[in-house]
Amino acid sequence: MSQTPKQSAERSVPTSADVARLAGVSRATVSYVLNNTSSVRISEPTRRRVREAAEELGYVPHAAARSLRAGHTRMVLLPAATFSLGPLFHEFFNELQWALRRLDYTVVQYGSLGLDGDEAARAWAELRPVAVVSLGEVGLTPQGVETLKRSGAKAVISLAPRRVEGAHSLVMDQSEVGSCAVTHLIQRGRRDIGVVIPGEAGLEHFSEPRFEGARRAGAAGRARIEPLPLSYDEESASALASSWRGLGLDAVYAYNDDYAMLLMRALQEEGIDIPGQTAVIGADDLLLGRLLRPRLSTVHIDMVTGRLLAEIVDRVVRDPGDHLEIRDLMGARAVHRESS
Amino acid sequence: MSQTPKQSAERSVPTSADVARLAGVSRATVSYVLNNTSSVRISEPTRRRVREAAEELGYVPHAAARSLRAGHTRMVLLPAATFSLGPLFHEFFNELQWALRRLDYTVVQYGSLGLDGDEAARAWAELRPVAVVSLGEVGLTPQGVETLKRSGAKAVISLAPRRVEGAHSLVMDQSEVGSCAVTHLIQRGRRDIGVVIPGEAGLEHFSEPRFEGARRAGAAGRARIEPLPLSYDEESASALASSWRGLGLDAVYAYNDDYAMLLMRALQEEGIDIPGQTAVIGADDLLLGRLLRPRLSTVHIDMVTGRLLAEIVDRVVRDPGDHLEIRDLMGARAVHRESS
DNA sequence: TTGAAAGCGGTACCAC
DNA sequence: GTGGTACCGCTTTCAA
Repeated sequence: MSQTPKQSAERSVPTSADVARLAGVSRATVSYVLNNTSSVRISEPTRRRVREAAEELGYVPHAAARSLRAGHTRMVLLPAATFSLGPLFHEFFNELQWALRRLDYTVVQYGSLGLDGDEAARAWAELRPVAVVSLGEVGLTPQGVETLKRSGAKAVISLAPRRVEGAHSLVMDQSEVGSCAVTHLIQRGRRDIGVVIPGEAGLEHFSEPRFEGARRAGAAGRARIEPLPLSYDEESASALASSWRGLGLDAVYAYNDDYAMLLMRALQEEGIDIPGQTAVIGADDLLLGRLLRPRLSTVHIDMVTGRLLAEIVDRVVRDPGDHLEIRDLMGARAVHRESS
Repeated sequence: MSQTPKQSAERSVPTSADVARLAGVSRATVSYVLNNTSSVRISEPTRRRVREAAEELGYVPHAAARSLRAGHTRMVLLPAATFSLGPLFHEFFNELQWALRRLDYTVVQYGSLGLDGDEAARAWAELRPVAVVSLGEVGLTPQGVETLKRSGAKAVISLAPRRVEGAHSLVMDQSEVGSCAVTHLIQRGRRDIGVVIPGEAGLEHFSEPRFEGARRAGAAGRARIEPLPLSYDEESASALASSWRGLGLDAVYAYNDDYAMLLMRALQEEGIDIPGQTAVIGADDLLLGRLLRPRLSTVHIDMVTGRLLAEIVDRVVRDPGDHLEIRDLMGARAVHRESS
């Protein structure tokens, strides 16, 4: 106490040297014991002394020092979504994290809100992650990928709707969703189809490909496709609904179930019969869609399992030369209920 | 190419020494230039040469090396939710991250799925975060807090419903939500009140305090409170609904709007009049709750702004002695619509 | 079985 | 103005 006045207030962080001193051994021995290094034999009494000393001091190894020495990390960086992607992605994320941890990776989500693609890539690269798995919330550019790889990332994997030069692209083709929805509507005999474009920022990476797929299916089926901007609030929905009759549409694909439910209710308030006058279909197959009347038709999405993706990450990390290219990470199929 | 055979395959990560070599200066100079160190004057030509060299090599500083030298990081670690907390928390999270970045912190979410409180605290401590802000998804124990502080964390802030010894607890009192809901039902003349307990794992940290608040309000208002386990799927809801008449309840507080919508629909299918025979109230004021008929009554929650919390984090980091204790981070008020 | 020491990448003090 | 260099905490080779 008299030695270091500030000790109690801000006692310094214990290091392996402190553990060594307390146990009466060298730092090397501490390292061997705490890492269970198998290539070296340490006597049981020594091990016990070291462990007790570490315990007593509350020693926690310094990850930065360790990885600095090792020359690499086991960190997998996931750019964090800046918005809610819904329960589907959330479950996928959890699964991925869990599976990666089992493979002994440290999983970290890096919030990149307000950074553009290249700034973000630099920020991530400073942490020297061994892998980056992007769902496409922040635009990953070819330069960004180059930055990451140059900084030691073995795997840069993009699940974005669009391929990114240099990255291992596991194309999760969102356009399939829009295509499915519109094809379904056409099969139900509709020809004038509105497609909702969410007004919320950050959703473009999903909504654009979905719209593109819708347009493609519309062209193939000789249907008219009409883009319909819509914000996720009641005012926007009722504004759109009140102008509905003038649009001459007999069906609408509403981006996802949330938007579909919102719009369907607004159309009903306007006295428009669903599906008689207008068919409605959403996407993502939310439970709540089954609770409205009529029950909401939707596009069900089968996501790749997190476990599978974790294995892919691990494989690419171990052999970066392996230029695999996996498609069909996502299956999409229309589910007909009552609204279409 | 002939110099280093593996160059293209795995050229090594450029360091400040490489930049120095290319620019023909010392590592010290590189550091001064790239950090704009104001205490030292570097000539403009030198600065340019250094910057160009860094650019050419694609140099990105190594965060671990930097923080090792500095003795501290600017990392704020947020234990990542293992489940979806809904749009309310999501927005709060985004705001917090954005505000912390503006204060020059690096925000990182650490996925802790499958780790218990103390394991998780150790894992976090290895990264030497300067602050940890927990929403209570993973149990923060007093030992965990101690581990973090000993490892150099200046601020350990808990937004959990329960206070945690040693941490700066910013109590976000979820019990207020349950209490509001039940008080509202009692005011509407109900006396036999069911309270839904979600079956989903990971929600206990929220559902238990909400139930506790409900019980408290029930006792105060001389109402009977009946716990009702319910999983988030249609089977579970219709099973509960089919046994409803035997339960003798005239109202139900259904944890949140999602569960409320699910249960309300199941009750309607069973021919039970809402709110005539049974009043229903949810919580979180989701937009979708207004789309069902009758419109769902709910408890609206006013969250603390992320900006405010970021400022609190910053203050505690700068002055860890500041033992502030803020309450009322969350306001809750019942919103009467048609279902109650 | 254990210890001494080099070195990972960056920073900052001190000398020139 | 710029360079030399010690040091942050940890791992690992080599020697004892």
